[in-house]
Amino acid sequence: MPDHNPLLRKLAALSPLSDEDRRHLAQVAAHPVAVPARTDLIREGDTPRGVFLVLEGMACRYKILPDGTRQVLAFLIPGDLCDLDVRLLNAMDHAIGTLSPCCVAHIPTRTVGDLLDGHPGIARAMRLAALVEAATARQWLVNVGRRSCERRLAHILCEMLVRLRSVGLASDVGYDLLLTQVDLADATGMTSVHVNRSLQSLRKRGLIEIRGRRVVIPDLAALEAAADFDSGYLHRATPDPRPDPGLRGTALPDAALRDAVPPEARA
Amino acid sequence: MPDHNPLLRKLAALSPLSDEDRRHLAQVAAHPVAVPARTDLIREGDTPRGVFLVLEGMACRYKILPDGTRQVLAFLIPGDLCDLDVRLLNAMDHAIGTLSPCCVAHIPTRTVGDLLDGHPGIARAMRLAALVEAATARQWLVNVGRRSCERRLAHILCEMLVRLRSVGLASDVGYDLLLTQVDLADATGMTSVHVNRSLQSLRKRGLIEIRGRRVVIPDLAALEAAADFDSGYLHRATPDPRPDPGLRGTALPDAALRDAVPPEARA
DNA sequence: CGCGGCTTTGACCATTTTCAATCGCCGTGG
DNA sequence: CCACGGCGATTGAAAATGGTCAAAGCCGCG
Repeated sequence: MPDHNPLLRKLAALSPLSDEDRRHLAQVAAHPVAVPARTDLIREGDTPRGVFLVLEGMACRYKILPDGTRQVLAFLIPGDLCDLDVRLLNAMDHAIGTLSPCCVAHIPTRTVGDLLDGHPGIARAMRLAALVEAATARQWLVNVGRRSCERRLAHILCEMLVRLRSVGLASDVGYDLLLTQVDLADATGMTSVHVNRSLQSLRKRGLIEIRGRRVVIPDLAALEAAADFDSGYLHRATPDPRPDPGLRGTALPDAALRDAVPPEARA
Repeated sequence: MPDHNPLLRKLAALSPLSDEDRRHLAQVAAHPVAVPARTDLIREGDTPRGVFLVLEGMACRYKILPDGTRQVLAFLIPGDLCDLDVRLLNAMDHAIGTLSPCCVAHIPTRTVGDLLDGHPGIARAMRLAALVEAATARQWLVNVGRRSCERRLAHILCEMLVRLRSVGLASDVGYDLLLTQVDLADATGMTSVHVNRSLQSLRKRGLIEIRGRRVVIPDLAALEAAADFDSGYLHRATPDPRPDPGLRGTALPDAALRDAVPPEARA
């Protein structure tokens, strides 16, 4: 019987958790709240009073620009927790809102602190999760900055498969994507019109199938290749040897670190 | 006499530091190394043996794609320190390399741990710096995803002014930008050709002046407006009231957090 | 003086966006 | 049970933005 707490599942996949850790984490999700779609959990400029844990549905981090356009910064799926370091900041620089109807638990700042300070195992797992989120953000920047539109979508679809699978919400070949094409557009820096056309193209190439909100990936290897996707950054147990990236620039020889050259030595 | 240690300057601007904190931080930068331009400090896949502190020059985080294109993920300027949580990860998901000749200090993992665990003041300042870096990464994603090319460049130029100013490397109106147009292109998801043309356009609009590598900003307010730039995310002491962003979605009423609705209540 | 790296320019081309309509599905109210 | 309304998906045509390719131009440095 699979674990019903997605946070537990996710963290346990990143770092071992003791039974006591698990008990504490389970308590954290004890008071879930149902939230309708398209609802802000916290807005830009707000002072966070804790963090949110998504238990069901999909949410996102986003920013709205002065001209009304939106950029989605990250998708939050069940098990995702946001902003461990709330204690340090007093104003959100972006908003967090639901995209589908969600089930969410609110964790007060105090509790976050207790978890982080009093439970090294949990703290480690949560810090790792935060690092993975940062790595994902970097992938998104590469996605939007340097990949073709089709690749961007393919990449996101691959990413969602891995992430949803690790909380038991995807089979080996597909999952329910609770997003609109507008949401995908705002995440990939595209237009919803073009998302539509690119998705169709991926379909024609036989890389994906879409029935309603169900995404089916008949040949994962093919989609990953088309997406230039390497799951390594998600740090899930997926043994994929990564290829050598063509490098730019010269390497700094190790020995150089030993030679202390005074700053004035600069030309 | 201004502080010559850019790390100290930067951290002190984020959070108060005791004299002892300052002494410790000064020691950290005690063994600088000169590194030529276009040299990798650490590559994707490498296991970090510590962190690097930039003392002079400009470096960047970047990724190379299979087709050879590069995406710059962040610029590192004097005072910037990378990857506090090295202890947790054993492989870099991106590379760090110099863009100009640099002066760099290497800080072993152990020392980072000591700083973080034994000096709460320093730890707090460094964690804040990391949060600012994350916020900057979000801005970059918005930049590349949703802003026109001219805006993107203007935004980066504004950002560099604020950042360089806070380590004493920029006057009120300008600074030396030790980057090529190719570097700017790789940071903004553009072509170097188009960077050139957009820069010219900004020049024609009177928003910037460029003489060699010197960037002059005659009317900061005008450039900020053109860039849709709000320095708030950098958390520097710059009292700019930020405008209300046009919001999307409904707010979650505070009371909702109190009502514990069981997850099954979902429609 | 010549080379190499970076910037600048021009012409042409491709990809995406924009704008506008249409279609389909689904839940609501009559 | 069916019309209505709304959101989201789809389509087409025209326009715009940004990319590609290739050739100079500039400038500092050895």
